[in-house]
Amino acid sequence: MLNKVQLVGRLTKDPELKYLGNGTPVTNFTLAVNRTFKNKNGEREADFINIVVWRKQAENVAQYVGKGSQVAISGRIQSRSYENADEQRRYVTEVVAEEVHFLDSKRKKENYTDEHGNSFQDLYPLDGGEDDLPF
Amino acid sequence: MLNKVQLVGRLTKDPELKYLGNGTPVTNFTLAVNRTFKNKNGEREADFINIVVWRKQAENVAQYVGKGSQVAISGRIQSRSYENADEQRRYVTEVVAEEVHFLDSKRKKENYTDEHGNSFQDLYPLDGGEDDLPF
Amino acid sequence: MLNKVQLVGRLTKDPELKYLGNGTPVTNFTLAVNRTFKNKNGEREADFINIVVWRKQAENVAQYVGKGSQVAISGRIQSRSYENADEQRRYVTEVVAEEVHFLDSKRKKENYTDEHGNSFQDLYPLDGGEDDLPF
Amino acid sequence: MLNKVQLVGRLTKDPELKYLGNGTPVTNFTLAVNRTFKNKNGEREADFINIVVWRKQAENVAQYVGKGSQVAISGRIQSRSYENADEQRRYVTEVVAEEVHFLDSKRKKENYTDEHGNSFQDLYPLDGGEDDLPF
DNA sequence: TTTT
DNA sequence: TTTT
Repeated sequence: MLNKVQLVGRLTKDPELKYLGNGTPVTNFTLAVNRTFKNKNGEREADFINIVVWRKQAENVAQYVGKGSQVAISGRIQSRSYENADEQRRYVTEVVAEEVHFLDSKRKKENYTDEHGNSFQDLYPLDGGEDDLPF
Repeated sequence: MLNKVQLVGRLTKDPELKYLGNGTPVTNFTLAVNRTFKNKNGEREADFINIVVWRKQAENVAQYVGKGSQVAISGRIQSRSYENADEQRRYVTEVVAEEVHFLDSKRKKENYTDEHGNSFQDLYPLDGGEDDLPF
Repeated sequence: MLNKVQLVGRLTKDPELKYLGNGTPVTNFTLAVNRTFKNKNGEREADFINIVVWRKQAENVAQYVGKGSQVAISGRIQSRSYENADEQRRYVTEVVAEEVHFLDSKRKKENYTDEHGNSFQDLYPLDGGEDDLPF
Repeated sequence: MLNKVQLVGRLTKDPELKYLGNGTPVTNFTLAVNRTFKNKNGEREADFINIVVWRKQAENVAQYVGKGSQVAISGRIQSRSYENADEQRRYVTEVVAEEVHFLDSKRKKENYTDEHGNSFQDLYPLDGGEDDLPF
C-alpha cells in the first residue's frame, strides 16, 4: 500500500554515522521543515522530523552534509517500538529516506581539503553543480 | 518548505470525533499501511500511522468511514510535544490529513438507516459511486 | 533532483502489454483521475494521464488489472519526444510507474478460471486480500 | 481521487506572466529536473516539465524567480486539449503548481532596486532568508 | 479521445 | 534537545 513522503528542510545538527553489528551504515538526523503558514502569534514555526538513512547513502550524507544544510528527501513513514531503560514501551514515528538530494552549498568544514591537497570547493564547485555530488 | 505525505491504508478502529472548546471538530485514527516488502521471516508487516483530520472533513470521516475502511490520504507531517501525567515531555509525530479519499465500500454499520428510514445503501449506492460522497 | 508523483484512479481500458526487441516487457494505459472540485457548470471532470510500466510489474498489471480497475500509482514524470509519421516532432509527458497497488476487486473476466480449474476468486479472495497479489 | 506531484528543479527561462480576460494572473514556465540515474551513454539527462501557476503566486513567481532559479513545487497533473492553428486537436499534460518554494538566491537582475532606492538584497538578504519571501 |  |  502507498506510503510516500517528500520533504525539503535543513538539518538541525551534523548527522551521526553508526555501523550496525553486521557492518551496515546508518545515519540519523533531525530535519527542520519551516511551516508555510504562521501561528496565532504571527510566528512561523517548524516541524522537527527524525530521518534515518541506510547504506551507501548514509555514508554520503554523513560526509557531505552538515548542520544547516538544505536537503530534499523522499522516503516513507515508519512506525517502530522499543523498550526504554525503565522497561517501558516507546513508540517512534520517523521517515526512512530513500533519496537525499543536496540543495545548497553548506558543507562540513572538516572536508574542505582532501587527501590530495585539493580543497573541497575545487572538487565540487558551488556554481550550481551541487547535483553532481554522488547522492 | 515542502512537507508532503501520501498514504493508502485501512483504519484500525472507528475514528473518534471530538470538538474543541471553540467548537472546531477533530478526528483521530490510526492508519495501517501494509509494507510492500517482507521482513527476514518472510512476513509482511505494517506501519501504524496516527492521523488527525480537522473541520468539516473530520465530521465526514467520523460519519462515513469505519474500522477496516480503505482510504487514501494526503497531508503533512507534524511534530508536537506535550506534558504527560508524570510531567514528562512527550514528542509526537503524526500526519495532518488535508484530503481523505474513500476507496471502498466498508461503512459503519450504525449508519445503515438514517432519520428518514432510508438505508445507507440507498443514499450512497456501492456500485462505484464512492467518489460522490462529500469528501 | 526530486521528481515524484502519486495517483489514485481507474484504467480507461485494458492495458496493452508489449515486448521490446530485447525482450523487456512494457505496459501502457491511461488513468482517469477524478478531480475533487467541480467546474463552473457544477460537473466533476477527470484528468487522463498516460502511464508506462516496465518489467515484471508490467506483466502483473497486464494480467490482473483491467478497464475500470482502481489502482494507486507512485512514480515520476517523464518528458519524451519522438517523430511522427509526418516527420513532425511530438512531445509527450507521461508517468513512469514505480509502484502499482491494486485497490479493488474488478479483474479481467478472461482470468476467472486458471489452468487447474480454480476460479480467480478462489485464488485471490475479494475480502481485503487484494494486497497479497504479486505487485 | 489522489493526484499529487512534487518536484525540485530549475527554470529553463524567465517565467512569462499573463492576465486572463477577467484579470486573473497566470504564469507558465518549464522546469528542468535532472534525473538521478544516467543513460546508456553515462549521461545524466533531464525531464522538462511544463508548469502553470495561478493568481497571487503567479505574480510572486514572475517577480522573484528567473531563469536558472531552483524551486520546489507541489501540485497536481492536469490533462488538457485545445485546437491548434491547423484545426488539429492537441493534448497537453502539465503540472498545476499549488505551492512554489524558493530554494536559492538567483533572482532577476531587473529587480535589484525598488521604488525606495533599496536594493533587492537589502530587502531580501541572501543568507538563508529565502523562506521569508511572500510565497 | 476515455474510467466509476 | 532543535534549522535558516
